[in-house]
Formats: sequence, C-alpha cells, structure tokens
Amino acid sequence: MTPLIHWFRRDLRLRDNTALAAAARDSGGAVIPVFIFDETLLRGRFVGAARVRFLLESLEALIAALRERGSTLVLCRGNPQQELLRLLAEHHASGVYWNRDYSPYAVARDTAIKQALHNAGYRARSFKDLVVCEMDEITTNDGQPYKVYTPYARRWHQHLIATGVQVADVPDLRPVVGAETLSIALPTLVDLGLTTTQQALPGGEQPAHELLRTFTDLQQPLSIVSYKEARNLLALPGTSRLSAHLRLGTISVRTCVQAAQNALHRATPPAVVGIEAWLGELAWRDFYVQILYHFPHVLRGAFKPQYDALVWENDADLFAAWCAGRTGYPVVDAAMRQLNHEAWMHNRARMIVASFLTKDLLIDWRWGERYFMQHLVDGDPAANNGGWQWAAGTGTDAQPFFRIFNPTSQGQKFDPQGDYVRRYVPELAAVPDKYMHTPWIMSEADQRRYGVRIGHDYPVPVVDHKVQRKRALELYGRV
DNA sequence: TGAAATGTTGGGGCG
DNA sequence: ACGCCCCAACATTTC
Repeated sequence: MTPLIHWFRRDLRLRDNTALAAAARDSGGAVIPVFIFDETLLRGRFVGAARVRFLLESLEALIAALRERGSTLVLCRGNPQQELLRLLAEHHASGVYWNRDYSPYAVARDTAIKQALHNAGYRARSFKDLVVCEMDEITTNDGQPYKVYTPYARRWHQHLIATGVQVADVPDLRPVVGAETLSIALPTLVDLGLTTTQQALPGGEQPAHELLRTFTDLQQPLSIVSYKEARNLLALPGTSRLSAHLRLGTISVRTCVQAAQNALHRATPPAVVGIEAWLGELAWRDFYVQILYHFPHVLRGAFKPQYDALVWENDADLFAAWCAGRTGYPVVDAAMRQLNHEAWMHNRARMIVASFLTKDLLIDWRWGERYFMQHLVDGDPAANNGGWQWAAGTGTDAQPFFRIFNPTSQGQKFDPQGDYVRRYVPELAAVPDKYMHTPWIMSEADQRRYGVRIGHDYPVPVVDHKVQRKRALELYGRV
C-alpha cells in the first residue's frame, strides 16, 4: 500500500488521534507523520515563546513515542502547502490526513491546501478531533449557531449523553523507508527566533495523562470533586492545569470527557457538582471554537458591533504597568507576575485583570488579548478572544457592561489569606491579611513594620477604582 | 462568573 | 416610658 501523510498540527499525540488512526487504517500502517513549522504563524502577532517551547517539548516527546513504534517524525519549516506537496511527491504518498482546526487562518489555509492536493491528484481528508461537537452539530431550532452559552451547553450535554465518546488506541505504525531523510532537525527556541524567561509546565503526552489521572482521582484532596469551589481560590491548585495540553492536543478532549464520566459513575452526590462544573468548562471550550468559526469578525472587533464605537483611552504607561504587574492593586499585580513567570494564569485571575484593563484602565481589550496570546502557554485564539470579549462586555453571552470587578473585594473574596499575592509579589510578603488587598491605607509606621514603603518598594495604585468605575460607566454609556 | 447606591428594619444609646 | 437618632444588617434597585 502507498503511504499516507498524517499532518500533525494541534494534536501532538498518538493516543486517541482520529486522523492518525484513519491514516494508519487506510495505509496499512504506512504513515508518514509530519509536523510543519508554519512561518506565517511563527511571525504572527499572536506567537508566544512559552507556547512554542511547550510545542517543542511536545514534539520531542512525540518523536520518542514514534521511534518506539519504529516510525519517524518528519519535521519541515516553511509554507505548509508547498511542504506537503514536496513530501507527497518525494515519497510517492497518496494523500494527507489531518484533524480539523477552526480559526479563520486555519480554515483558509486548510481549504486552499485541500483544493491544491485534489488538483494535484492526491487524497486530502480532514477529521473532527479537536472538539466534542462539530461546528454545525449544535444549532438552535432554526439552524443558527448559538450565541449564548447556557442553551448551547444544554444541547452539548444532551449530545454527549446521546452519542457518548469513543477513545481510540494508539494505531499500529510501520516504518516508511527513507522518510527521515527529508526531515530537518528539531529546532531550538532560538532557532525559531524566539526567547523567553518564562517557566511553563512541561509538554508531552505523558505529563498530560498524569495531570488528568490525579485530577480525576476522587481520593486526592484537591480533585475534580472539589473543583466547583476550589477553582475560584487563587492560591489553590484547584484546577486541572490541562489547558496547554488541550491547546496543543497532547491529550484528546474525549479522553478528558471519558475520565470525567468515569468519575461521575464512581462519585457520591456532592462530587457530582464538581464533575459537572468541569464538563461545563469543556463545553465553554467548544462554544468559543464555534463562535470564532461562525463569527470570525470577533478577531478584529466586538462581537456586538455597536461596541466598536467605544473610545478607549489606551494610555501606554498604564498598559506597561499592567503588563509588568505594577498597578498597585495586589491581586492584579500577582496575577500578571504569575503570567510573566509561569506563562499561565489562574482563570479567576484572568477575569480580574481583564476587567481591570478594560474598565479601570480604559484600555482596548485587544491589547490584553494580544498580551495574553504572547505570554500564555495555553493561549488559544478562540477561548482567549471569547474570554476577553466576555470581560469587556462586548461579546456573546457577555456580562453587562456595568458589571465591573472591584480589584480589592475580588482579592479579599478569592485570596482571603493573601497567599496568592505573597507568592508572586514578594514586596508584600510580610503584610498582614487585613492590609493585603489595600496596602496603600497602611500608616507610615505599619509600612515600616511590614517592610514595604508604598510608592517606593511597591506602587501607589495607578488609578482610583472608584473614579475609574464611574468613567467606565460613562464611556460605555455613550455607545 | 458584581458592586455601589439606596431602601428597610430593628436594636440600643440617650435625653 | 418614650421618641429620636445612629447604624449595622439585610434587601432591593441601579449602574
């Protein structure tokens, strides 16, 4: 049988990989696994060095896993269409299989590639794999895509119960002679023109499964059981930490759903709410993928176009303070420093800093969207855009524009002991709980006592929340 | 997946 | 004993 190419993109795993399994089946195991460093994406405005490093680590793991099965990953760099056509010709392969991606760039690229491959006489097949529900599998009764999460999620759960999920084994692969001769060596981050000091969690299929196993182990103290409450507490590891793995496909969403459903079968009633809440987050993931697919304009402007008329202040100094975690609001600064250090931010913190950027600093949510994409190991165009538009009040299902987080009360509510702030803002480490989220009200004596001079070691708040809240209401009120 | 402003109620201090 | 005020606690409305 002639070989088939499996084009890896954001499905960097052997287990439960739909297109890979199909390619193995249709070629009798003669699969040429390929990954292409897409120059367009590497030079794009959303590229993030920490995410690319996670990608490189995941590729390294994939290379090792393939080698164990006698197969070799072919690495290329350049324009995917040209590279695929070149590989097809040189290996006398019959076609290319891949798992669908749904961002506007990916759709345009893949549509053109499918056409070009067909024109050249090759097979080109794509598969549903990234999501639980395909873009048109869940629609309103009149066939329109859902724009509100809650009814979407209801249908998503029904769909899940009706169809269930199947998790596929690692397919049998056999070596394709000479495949490796066309591969470049695995580049380093520097080879790709990128560098970062961020230390993210490790990439690869094994770490992903380890995270899922502990998270869905009902005996663990912080597991999916306590997810519903613990996920909001900033200092706790109460979340799965699987986001980067779901972003690059080192674990399949079906594997995650299956683990949650298995937990559901073993769970006592109080645990059920935690599991349901986590499944709901996977529904949010599908929801935003289908929003971006059906409404690609959200990458340029507001989902609700009337909000494109908002006149942001876009003060560059305030933006720099936000980026650096030097706003003078401890929970905001802790969150931004967590992002800058770990390439990841707690989800509750993402909401807080997004509300602060848009409604306290009056800065365009797209500035924050880009900064997140450039620094998050899990940065995904659909989920990130959805989250930012939600926070800014410009999106689908958005909170009303007047719902403005108070950074002080959010800190007190979700970091009551101040442990999250202490971890990332060492200047405030000795400040007692009662001043942790309002250090600027400390007397000179207290500042000396707790080893921090406000305005010297740690900033005075760059804006006054009370004042900015009113200005935000006025700004939004105009449109 | 808010927070602030405003309204209501009831206990207690006090003249 | 009584009315008045203050204000915390809670509820409702508004942004």
